[in-house]
Amino acid sequence: MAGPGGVILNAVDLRRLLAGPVERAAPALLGWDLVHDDLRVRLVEVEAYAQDEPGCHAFRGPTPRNRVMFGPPGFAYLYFTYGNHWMLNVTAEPEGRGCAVLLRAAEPLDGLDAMAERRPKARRPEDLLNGPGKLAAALALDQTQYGFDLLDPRSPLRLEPGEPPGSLLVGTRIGIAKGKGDEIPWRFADGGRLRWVSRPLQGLSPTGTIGPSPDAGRTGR
DNA sequence: CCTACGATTCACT
DNA sequence: GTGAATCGTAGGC
Repeated sequence: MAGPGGVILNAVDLRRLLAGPVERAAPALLGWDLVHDDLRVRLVEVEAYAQDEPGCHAFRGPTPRNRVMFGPPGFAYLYFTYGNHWMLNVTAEPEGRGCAVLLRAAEPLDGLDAMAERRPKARRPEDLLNGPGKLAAALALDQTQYGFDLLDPRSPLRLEPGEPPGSLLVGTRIGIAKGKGDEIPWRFADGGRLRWVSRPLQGLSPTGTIGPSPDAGRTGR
């Protein structure tokens, strides 16, 4: 059944979509569930990164850190930054192209107690997974899962079909330095689950509406 | 070898 | 809203 924001595909079709342009594949991940052992979350916010832009880790070619980005689509690219945080991406586009989708926020479904233990600073369920570093911490992700096939049903860390998004919201990506693609609208969120998003969305919706999203009560950046 | 900085989070004003 | 923390990575010399 298709919601206003799209449909949930099966794993084979998702892999096929991930092999296409990363900015088209990224929103298709919304509504998918990310499962790590007994933990389950539903993706509500993602960002696309393409090899050709200076803000992308793969911009200057393969390195030991980003090598999985140049492999086939649907695999886990994890990296460590700010001396503290791990970030999880899904590789995209065909082998040889260094592109990926950053998973920025999710709704917790199973294993809330275990996630809360890993996120002692979180006072509310909304604070468990509303940021890429938080998401990785709550799900106990680090270099261990680097290169895992996220579309392999046997993988301890994997994607599974969830529920289609209520609507698709689009905005500019967070934390991108000026001149490095900060104006590109490749941040995508499920308009039906704004409660779980990392920060309010102010950008365009694909329908052409301009302005704050319905749920955006807090101050934007 | 040395330096700059980051796809962030948190505490604090 | 502002700024510090913290360290691996990448680029330059």
